[in-house]
Amino acid sequence: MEKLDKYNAIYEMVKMIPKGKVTTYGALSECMGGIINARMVGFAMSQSHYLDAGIPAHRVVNRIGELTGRMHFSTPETMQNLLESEGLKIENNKIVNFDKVFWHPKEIINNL
DNA sequence: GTAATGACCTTGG
DNA sequence: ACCAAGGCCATTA
Repeated sequence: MEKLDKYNAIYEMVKMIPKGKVTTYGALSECMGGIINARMVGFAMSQSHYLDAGIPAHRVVNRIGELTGRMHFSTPETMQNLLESEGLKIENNKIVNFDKVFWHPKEIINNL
């Protein structure tokens, strides 16, 4: 499907996220050049686990660094557990030092 | 084809 | 800082 091509771009981008770093839906959306909006990024993530493409969706959070999509994982603890496993700190379902662990996908495009 | 929903973001009060 | 409303595009019923 051609439409999945956009999702594929998102998945590739998420896979490029370095370990211990996180990004936001809006950053990905903006990085796509507006071909897709942040809402669809989250939708794509929900389909990501269904596709089982090895996509670290736990590294994608909303603009405030809150784990909004943890309920979509196998268990609500999965997302936080994975993030903590990568050295990140979670508190009140939000990423601590979010501005420090924030990674902008544009770096990959600039490094292409 | 229309209406409703969604792992969101921005703006205004 | 928090709450409410509008906008964005795609998927689903």
